[in-house]
Amino acid sequence: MMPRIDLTTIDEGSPAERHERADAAANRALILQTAERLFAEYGVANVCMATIAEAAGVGKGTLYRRFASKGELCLALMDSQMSTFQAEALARFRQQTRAGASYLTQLGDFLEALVFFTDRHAPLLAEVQHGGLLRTETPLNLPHFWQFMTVSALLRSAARNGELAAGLDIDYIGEALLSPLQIDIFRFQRDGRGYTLERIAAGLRGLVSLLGEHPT
Amino acid sequence: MMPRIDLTTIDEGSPAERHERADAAANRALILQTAERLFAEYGVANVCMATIAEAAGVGKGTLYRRFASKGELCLALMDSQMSTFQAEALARFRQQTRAGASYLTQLGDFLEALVFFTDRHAPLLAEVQHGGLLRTETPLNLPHFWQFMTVSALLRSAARNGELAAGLDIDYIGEALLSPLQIDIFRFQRDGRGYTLERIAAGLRGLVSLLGEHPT
DNA sequence: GATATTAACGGACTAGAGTCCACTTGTCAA
DNA sequence: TTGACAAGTGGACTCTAGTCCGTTAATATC
Repeated sequence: MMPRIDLTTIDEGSPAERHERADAAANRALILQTAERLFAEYGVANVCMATIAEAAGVGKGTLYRRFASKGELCLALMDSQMSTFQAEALARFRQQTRAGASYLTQLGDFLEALVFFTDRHAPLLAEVQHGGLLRTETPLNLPHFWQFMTVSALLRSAARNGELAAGLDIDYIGEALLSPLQIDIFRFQRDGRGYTLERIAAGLRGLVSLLGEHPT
Repeated sequence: MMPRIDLTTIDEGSPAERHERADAAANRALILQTAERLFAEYGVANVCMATIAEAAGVGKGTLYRRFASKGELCLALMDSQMSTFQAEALARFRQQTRAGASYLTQLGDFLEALVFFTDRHAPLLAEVQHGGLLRTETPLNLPHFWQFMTVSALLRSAARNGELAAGLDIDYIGEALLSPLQIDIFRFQRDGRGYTLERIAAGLRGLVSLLGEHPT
């Protein structure tokens, strides 16, 4: 249903699988470790790239060779947790489908899980999304990409299964359901409006439930 | 229903209405004119504050005294058009209510108008929103503020009028309906996905119509 | 083991947003 | 008219993201 996306191989899918030089790989690991430590100590937004480079004992050029922007660095730091999240979501879908749950129910559950994921990784996601959704040549939009693919696939399954009201623009609705999880809006709702995660999740579920077929 | 917000008086609501010094007022006008000209010629994103200051023949300090950020400058440039948009929306609401249109219909119309407004002012809005929704002490969130007030008021009227399905979180839905109009998402849909304005407007209308009461 | 190739490296550099502060000037009250 | 002072002014300064390019060194081949 949803393609598994492995961030670590997205760039280097070339024929001969040319491997990274040993020193480069060591630096990559060093940089990631260093960034993680500094981010944990001072907060993602308060640590600048020059500081990371210095703390890791490499030049800025090296840092930027490994990670084309602060956003990509942050994305790399979330990589394993994104993979885990994806894998768990897939497992849940299979299990729920087997148990006969409707696709709309699965969509609601997925969005709820995404609310908590977004909350946990808000600082990193903020940097990732500052890189912009639009720049399709970078991997920065990968989170949104697979989120959309997932939501879209569930909506299509729901439609095929006769769960959806007629006349809906499924692609548009996929985007619309995900919009409130864009980090700026999410943070505004959470910190500005003071909405709890539960309220946000319930709100999204409410929208999903409206998509169900109604005997008008 | 919706408070009319006048950006020009938002800062100086103090008792004695202390007036701006003449030279300062002249500079404000000069800066606005200059910025408008440069933005038109080179594009909002390609003109930096230092250039505006230089072209206007003032120092950067002066520029930043008048407008605390590039976003505020952009907001000031949209001021009159925002007021016009608001006034027209209000007039339309009155007329539609008189003609017996449902509040949900009015909400759909309002969102459609907002799609076109957002499209027309996308470059300026991008700068405004980069200032951040969260910083409530600046006027940068005014556009979202009045948009939300309007949507929220319409939803409440609809609820009072028995047009809404039961059990909805009206405030949350207000935010959710506006999220796809956040500039990053809007641009992604328009430029990245290639959705037409008509499709976006129709998508939003579709969501609004789902809010209607269903005989489940 | 020597050598050529090519990636990796580092840090000076650019660019743009926003801050600071010493200096100037319009305004108002006496 | 004048003088005090709040308001206004200019531009050097800081901070951060991201780029460039001359130098260095790991690897692969002979």
